[in-house]
Amino acid sequence: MSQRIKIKALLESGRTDGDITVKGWVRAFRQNRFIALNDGSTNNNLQIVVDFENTDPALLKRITFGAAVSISGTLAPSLGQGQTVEVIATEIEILGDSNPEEFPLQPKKQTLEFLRENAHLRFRTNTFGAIFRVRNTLSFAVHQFLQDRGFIYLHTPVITQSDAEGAGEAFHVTNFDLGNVPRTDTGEVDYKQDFFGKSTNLTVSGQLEGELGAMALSDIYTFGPTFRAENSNTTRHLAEFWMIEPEMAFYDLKDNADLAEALLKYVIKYALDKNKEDLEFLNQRLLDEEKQKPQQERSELALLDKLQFCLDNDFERLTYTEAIEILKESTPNKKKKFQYPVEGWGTDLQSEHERYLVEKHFKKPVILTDYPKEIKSFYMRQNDDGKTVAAMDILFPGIGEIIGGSQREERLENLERRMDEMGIPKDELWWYLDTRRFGTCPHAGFGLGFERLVLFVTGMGNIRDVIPFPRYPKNAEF
RNA sequence: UCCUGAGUAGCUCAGCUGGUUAGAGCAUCUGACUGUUAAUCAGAGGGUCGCUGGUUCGAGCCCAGCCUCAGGAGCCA
Repeated sequence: MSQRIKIKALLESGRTDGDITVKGWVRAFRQNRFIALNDGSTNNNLQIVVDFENTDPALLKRITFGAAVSISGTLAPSLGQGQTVEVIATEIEILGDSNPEEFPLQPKKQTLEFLRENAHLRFRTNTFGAIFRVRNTLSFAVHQFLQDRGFIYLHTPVITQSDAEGAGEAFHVTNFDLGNVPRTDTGEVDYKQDFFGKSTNLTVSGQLEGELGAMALSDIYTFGPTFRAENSNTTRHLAEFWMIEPEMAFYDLKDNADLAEALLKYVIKYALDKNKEDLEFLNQRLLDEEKQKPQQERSELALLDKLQFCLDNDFERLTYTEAIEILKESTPNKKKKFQYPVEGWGTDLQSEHERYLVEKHFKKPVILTDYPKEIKSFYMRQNDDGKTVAAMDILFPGIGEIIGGSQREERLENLERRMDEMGIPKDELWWYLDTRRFGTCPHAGFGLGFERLVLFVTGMGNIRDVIPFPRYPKNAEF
């Protein structure tokens, strides 16, 4: 029996003859003669030519859209126009039937909403095949980039005790029988009787634990699932998402921004090289979609151009204060076009403001730094001006915030004062404070939302379409 | 959670001011054809009009509540 070869490898080999075996799923069966076979290794289908006049009609009937088949035959230059090679089948085996009356997918364009409801099967479409191959590449490239620079991949816990980080609502983790939760004399939930003996939740960030690692290993990163119980119903939020959180000892804010920009450029370049065909497919998909839209709503750059532009240009770096000045003087602000007018220093930027800066004013990724301390977390390093902290957000066109990070406050007194001011329980975070007591040093880090990165690189519009099985309010199917 | 819009055949949608038997394209099935690549031609089957209640002689259409989805906002990655 000849070894099965994957379609991508076969097509890239340039072979035009020889006996081969391929296995995959039927994407189309035309004229009882031509099978378009796909095995997920590439969006390119392999054409199988069936000698239907000498094939059992009962077998032909079972070659249906979605069926899994094994084909042995002879490779030959194609007589048709759409492909260079085809396989003249000598042996066809149905590995798994697919009843076309019941198979939910159809050999035609289907809406993303419909495919989302059939997420268990959507991998079998060109769009999702491309998306998840690109996602895989990006994931690998993140590791490659950081590993090349001596970063240690540190696995921080998924179950954590504290929700003191203020990164959003957490999901509770409990072993209680929810119909009969033990209570104390005063009527409160008695967590002493729970599995961990205290209240626990799913992690909202691995940063604090990551800092512990960095204070010994120098450069670490986490790359794992993160959970937020926010009731967010948007195209850029998930209840379960993957986050990359590097944490570096002896880095200041500029080092931090440099690393983040280099990382983003590296992984985008990596995907452009490795998944050229998939990105070309997604590029075309987007162009076709935009044809439906009126001229003003179309994007100025096609997907591939946008990605290349990202690589070719430095990200624009400016402070929050400078951004506020630009926004105050901006045309939409003067013409009162903003829903939230930019009035003064101190308030957080709204989506519309970020979008103006990124998409209209600079027309490229923007790194905003040095935000007012009031709108940022307790652990960010306080600047000498007494008003701002060494925070950094990276804003991407169409995505908004893709990275949030900061130089961390390494000075114990400053950190404790800030925690008191913000009502963060110091006793719960004793272990975090210990790093500032014993050999503290300047350090920095950031969080990169992996799905937002995939969203940007694939040009998709909804974050629920770039993670295999999205979790969001009212949905945990599959 | 808030705002806006939507939910009708397997899918994408049409359905007028409330009126008789709810339509189209695609998909599916049957037959024909056979170098196709969104195959083509002919025919057929296919509906709890999101759910619950109400108004009415009569509701896919009007009203109320609920559910779900999409887009936007907030929270953020």
